[in-house]
Amino acid sequence: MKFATWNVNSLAVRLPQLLDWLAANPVDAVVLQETKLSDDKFPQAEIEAAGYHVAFHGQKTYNGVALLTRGHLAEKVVKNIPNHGDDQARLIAGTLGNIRIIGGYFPNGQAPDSDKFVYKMKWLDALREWLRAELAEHPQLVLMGDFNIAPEDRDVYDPVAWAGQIHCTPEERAHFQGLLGLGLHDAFRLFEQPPKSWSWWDYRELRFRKNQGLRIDHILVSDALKSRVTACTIDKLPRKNERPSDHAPVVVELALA
DNA sequence: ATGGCGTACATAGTACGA
Repeated sequence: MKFATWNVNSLAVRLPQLLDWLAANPVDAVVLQETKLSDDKFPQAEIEAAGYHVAFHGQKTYNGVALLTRGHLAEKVVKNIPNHGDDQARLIAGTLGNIRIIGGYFPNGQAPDSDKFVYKMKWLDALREWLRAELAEHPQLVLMGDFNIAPEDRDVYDPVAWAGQIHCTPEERAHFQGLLGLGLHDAFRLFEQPPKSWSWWDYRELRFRKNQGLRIDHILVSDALKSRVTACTIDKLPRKNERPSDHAPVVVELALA
């Protein structure tokens, strides 16, 4: 069983790349971020024609998330964090078999002294409290998405330059550790990985060509799933496309129960 | 040098991303 997360940075632009990627990588579920489409513009028919059911929660211009599942419709779909007032479309969850799948586009935060950082902290607080309840109800749970947090210095191409900057602040990293504290595990770090593994590279300054990026897209698995995880990889191939997203997909593989 | 690139929308210069 394979699950993936991908920040596509506009599904309107990246739909052909998504369909190509799914044809080459027939995962059981994928969560998308930054679809940047209101629900009336979502390409549901094209995705269904590719063999995927889809639930989506979007808005015009910014944000927007989707959950694609192959073969089965996701059940008990939730859009955004319940009981957390939010006018930004940033979260979608659904159940596939016995596994709760949550896809999130975590707030960027812009700068540590900004209002957007305050919003990010509140969003992370609400996420943690809701996840605590979700985990109690669904012990087999996967949390995937664009976290906009580089958990450790080894997730940053230049940790000195990025020290204290957005994605690398102690507050953001404490939140990431807080999620692990709920009984979640960073699937990527369950395995030996190449050094300088990133999931995002700035479009500017030839960052991809120089392999200077951040690892900010993550897949966390619950205690109950940890022993089933057999691999977790970042697929850099789509970043080599013409007109790529600035993020690469992250994929996790689980042994059948 | 606070920009460099890419995306969306008030389709022209801004806002935003990370």
